[in-house]
Amino acid sequence: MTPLNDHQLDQLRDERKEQIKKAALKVFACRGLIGTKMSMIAQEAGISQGLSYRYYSSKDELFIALVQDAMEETAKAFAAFGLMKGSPLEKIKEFTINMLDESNRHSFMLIQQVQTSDEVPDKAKNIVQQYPTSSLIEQMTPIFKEGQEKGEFSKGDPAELLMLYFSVISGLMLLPHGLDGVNLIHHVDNLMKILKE
Amino acid sequence: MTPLNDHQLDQLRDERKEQIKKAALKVFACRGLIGTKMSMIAQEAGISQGLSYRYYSSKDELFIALVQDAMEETAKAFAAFGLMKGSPLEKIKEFTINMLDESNRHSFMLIQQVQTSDEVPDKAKNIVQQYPTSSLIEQMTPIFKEGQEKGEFSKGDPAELLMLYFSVISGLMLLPHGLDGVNLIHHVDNLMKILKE
DNA sequence: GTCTATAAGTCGATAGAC
DNA sequence: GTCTATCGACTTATAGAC
Repeated sequence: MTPLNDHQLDQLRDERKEQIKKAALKVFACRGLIGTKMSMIAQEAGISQGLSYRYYSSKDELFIALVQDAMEETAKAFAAFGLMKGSPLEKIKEFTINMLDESNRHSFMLIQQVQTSDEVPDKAKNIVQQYPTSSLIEQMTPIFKEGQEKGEFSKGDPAELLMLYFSVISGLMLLPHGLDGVNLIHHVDNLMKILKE
Repeated sequence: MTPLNDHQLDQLRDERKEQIKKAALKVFACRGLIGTKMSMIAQEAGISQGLSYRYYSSKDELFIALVQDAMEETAKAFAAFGLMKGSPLEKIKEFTINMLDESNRHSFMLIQQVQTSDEVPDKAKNIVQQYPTSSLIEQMTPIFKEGQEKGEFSKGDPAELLMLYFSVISGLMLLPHGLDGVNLIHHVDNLMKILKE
């Protein structure tokens, strides 16, 4: 067996860090920062409780790293929205399906916790505040206006329509998956009726 | 000052218990069972931490009492639905506004916690299971069928339409109030478009 | 690198003063 | 009836064996 060089060791370490983050996101998203014990994350990742601290120096640090990742993912999802093809309705539909996907849902639940709980580290709050929800949402305004001009969407203040749409999507994202086994993706067409006249 | 008789003393005690429950519902709903410290409830109720235990012998007992109340309230809200006046659409609209009311939202968030967390007392789980969500929801089926027959609602499996409606409402109920200041009540008419053709 | 054992701190619950 | 002080259990984070 050839000994591993520094680069390979670093890579191995990064892989383990990713393994811990993946386990932690699942548990933090469902149970919150305080409701999650380091032992739960360790168990989910298949390692001992003490070992976690060789990769993240504290529970808070791990939580903050996850929040950072989640915000970057979310910002990317909104940015990608501007580049989508098709009619306004088709764009919103694709965006909606993307948002309701499981991995996005966990990230979103984490961010929601940071925004609503006052027991998360200040550093986590600061990260989330760097990407104001309003500016994220406002990236969608042009598509809504276009949808109204083309007669695909109902008339009225586009900001209000956008806000209602976003509230509904946010609510669905917070729903524990499989509430009574509804396949939400299957119903996206029905959901889109909120936007139409 | 006339000394109070037994009945009056009991009544005073009950009032204090209600005061504690009201404070506890607010905190439990937002932070969950584990995320809530008895000291938070005591502070919200304006009493000392130790005094809470003169009225509820444990944090779990207090939580269970709240779950019991919440389930009874919820069951009542669904039962009242059958007695409402007006067209199917008007009934659903009234029901929706009722559900999105703050006091109902907190009860619903509590029940959702019992259903999704596995760290709540068994007794709480048992109470919630006594009122199966499915049977609660199914009380609305006749109205949906009627709405479809009258052409007010979109065609297709009424159970699926009902499920979509209920998922959306559930999601909105779980939303921390005032997410970016949307007045949801004001948008109920738009929401109802999900049901229409 | 990974685990087990333990020290320090936190919170639920109780005891005892007023 | 209410509060303050404290005990015991549990959790985070570290120390030390392998």
